[in-house]
Amino acid sequence: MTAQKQDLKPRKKPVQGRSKAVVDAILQASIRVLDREGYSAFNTNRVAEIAGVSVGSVYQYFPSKEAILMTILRQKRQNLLDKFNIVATADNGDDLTSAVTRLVGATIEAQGDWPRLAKVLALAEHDLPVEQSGRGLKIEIADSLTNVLAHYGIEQPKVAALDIMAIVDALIHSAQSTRKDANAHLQRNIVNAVMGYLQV
Amino acid sequence: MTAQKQDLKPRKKPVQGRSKAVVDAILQASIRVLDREGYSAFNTNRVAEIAGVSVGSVYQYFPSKEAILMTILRQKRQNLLDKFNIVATADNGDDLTSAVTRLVGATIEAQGDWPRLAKVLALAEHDLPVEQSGRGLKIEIADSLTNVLAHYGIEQPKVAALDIMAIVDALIHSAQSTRKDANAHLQRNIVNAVMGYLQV
Amino acid sequence: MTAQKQDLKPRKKPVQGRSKAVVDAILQASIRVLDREGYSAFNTNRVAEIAGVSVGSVYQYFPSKEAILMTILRQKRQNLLDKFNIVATADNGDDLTSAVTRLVGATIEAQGDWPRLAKVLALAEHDLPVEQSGRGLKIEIADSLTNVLAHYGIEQPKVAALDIMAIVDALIHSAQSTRKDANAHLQRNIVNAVMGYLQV
Amino acid sequence: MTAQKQDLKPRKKPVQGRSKAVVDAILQASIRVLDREGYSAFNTNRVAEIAGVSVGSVYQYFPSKEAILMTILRQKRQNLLDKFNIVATADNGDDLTSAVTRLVGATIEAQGDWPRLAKVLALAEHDLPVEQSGRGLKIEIADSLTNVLAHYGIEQPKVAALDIMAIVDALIHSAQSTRKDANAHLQRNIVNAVMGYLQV
DNA sequence: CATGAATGAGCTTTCATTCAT
DNA sequence: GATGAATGAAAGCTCATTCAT
Repeated sequence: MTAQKQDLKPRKKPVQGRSKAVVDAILQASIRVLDREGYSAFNTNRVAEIAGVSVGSVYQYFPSKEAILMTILRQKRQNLLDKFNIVATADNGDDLTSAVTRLVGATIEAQGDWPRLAKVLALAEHDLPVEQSGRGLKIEIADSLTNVLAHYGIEQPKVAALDIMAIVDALIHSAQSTRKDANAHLQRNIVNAVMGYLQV
Repeated sequence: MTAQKQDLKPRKKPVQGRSKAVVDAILQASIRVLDREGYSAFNTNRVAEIAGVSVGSVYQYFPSKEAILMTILRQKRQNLLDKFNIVATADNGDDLTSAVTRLVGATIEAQGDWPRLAKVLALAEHDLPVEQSGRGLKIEIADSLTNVLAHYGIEQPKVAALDIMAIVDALIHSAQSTRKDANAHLQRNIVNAVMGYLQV
Repeated sequence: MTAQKQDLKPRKKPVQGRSKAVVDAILQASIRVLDREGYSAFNTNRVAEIAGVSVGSVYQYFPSKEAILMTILRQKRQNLLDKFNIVATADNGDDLTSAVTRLVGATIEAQGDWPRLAKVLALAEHDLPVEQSGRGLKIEIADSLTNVLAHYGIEQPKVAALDIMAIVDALIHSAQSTRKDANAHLQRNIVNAVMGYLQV
Repeated sequence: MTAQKQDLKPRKKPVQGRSKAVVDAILQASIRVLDREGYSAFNTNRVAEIAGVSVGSVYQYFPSKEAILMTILRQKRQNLLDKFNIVATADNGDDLTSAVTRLVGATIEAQGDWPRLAKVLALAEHDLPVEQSGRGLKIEIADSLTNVLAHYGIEQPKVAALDIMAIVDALIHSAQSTRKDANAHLQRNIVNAVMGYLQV
């Protein structure tokens, strides 16, 4: 009776202790499965197995596998939003190029150690019910970027923000799937594309 | 269960007649389901229902669900490759910007009327066995673009080609998911980003 | 997409042929399980096993196990309603006692060869969602009886009808669970109780 | 899984103090869940939740879910048996109708405020192992009634006792499910049916 | 060839019961 | 004793695929 089909939020807020560890294990296992075995291998039995817990425990904390996906998506985006806010706030005497460079750097950093994950998550999002999906945070990130762009007098900053996020993501994914060595030029290339887009 | 998972090519090449019509119906139905209902709603029974044929007929022409996916992927890419080759061949007295503009235009055209499809196909591709996937055509497209870039003296044209394809796709998707009105500036924006990336 | 959780109606109307046979097998198996193994042994896997079909086939025709229960309930009640209507219609020169006697006889007959089934069904009905349950037919049966009672000038015939149905069922169940030999006096006993209730 | 399914008696007899309170809370919660949410919603986690104790505590006092059911059944029946014995003992100068009237009154009283409970318990009883079920007390009640009937010269008093109990229960349930207002005539109606059955 | 009923492996989810704290 | 997180057997249900007609 507590959680219904559509409920993509975690079932409990395990503030500390053992529960927290189990939830973390489930999330880490999910990330690992998604990254290493792909979306179609992502099922609750596999997750439980990798996490070293029983299926029952998975359902103790998440009402469905979609809820796990949502939680991961939200965490990743919150992480990125935090970085963005730091960069945006610290933005005192910079020029646009410096600001963009730092935001791009933050995004690259936020991708972490799971190359395929971001891609799979981004794509899997299309399978989630629109209402409950993690779009809220995506919009917040876009807003943060919009503010920075507006501050530098960019026209239509809202549209530009979304386009730029798309460019950045695309180039990071492209780099990850084609070059295993962390491309030293990645950040510069992305900044170039973004500045080109902005025509400044 | 006795299915040969590796066999992702269509079972027959129905060059004409009724067979061709059935295959087309199946492919159109698949595209429609993928685009409108998402990857997780894509199943052979649903496709057969929408296509107005029986499941049996689906398996008459495609050895597996994945084979349908592969065929769609290949068709989309072949279509794009054809356009690219025309542009590349016709490339006589152009400068780089003109060439890029025309290639971008070709890509925009090739996306057709199915906004979510490309994303969903990308997700699906992750679940396909690497060997048999549509990567072949992707590489041919990249090669075509690589030649154009090399012709204009761009360094590392292979890497650049892949990155540019990623940029172009990303901006097209961004435009599709955020602006319903066909953005008149889309092509120009993309060209700007690409030229910025190329630093020329 | 066709049938939702609440849908307790069969998924297809198998008018003839093989389908009809499968549906019958499922219903017969369900009756057998309910009667011989009890309500808690009634699950779709067991039913499929006894019916000699696969679980998939069960779900091809019934969206849930509750739907099977509902179908059985409805069939039994329709059967009883038909008998009632025959008796009620044929009711020309009878006195009340004769009419009641015949209606009671019809009810006893309708119970058929599954002694525990009627009881389990009656009880299991309380576990079904109220809206979709087979109450419709129960009311029709009660209405049929109400008409007969009203015709003989019984006061509050609606209430009386429901009470009488309860008495009749109770005594049939009582007879079945305590005396294995078909009690020759059963019908007379029931009629006596009913006439006593009616105070005529 | 190591549970002794046969052990349907409460684990301890907590005659007084806190234990008694916990056991009562569990039983009341169970009754409430069974009556309000139905048999299929009756599970130990839900009972614990409603009772305001932990599942662990439920298993401290009851070896299994069935044991709770058994205890409730026994309590209800013991309650009725006590009332019956008082009536039967006090039976000095009465005629049969008076005796029946008083026994019926006692039964109506014993039903308490949980209209669906008796039906749901009856359904549950079908799923219980025969040996350990509450049949013992049912037989004692029947014996008590049998004695009264025999005292007034009724033939086959044993069979009659069971039938009468069935009639009484049926009419009480019928009244509860169809008329919310406590039917003032209920007792009289039942007595009429019983006397009719007894043909006296 | 076309059909669509039938199959059953595999995934989702629940819940009785245990046991470490 | 009390707690409630963890377990995992067992049900529910879906859908890729086959095959008799």
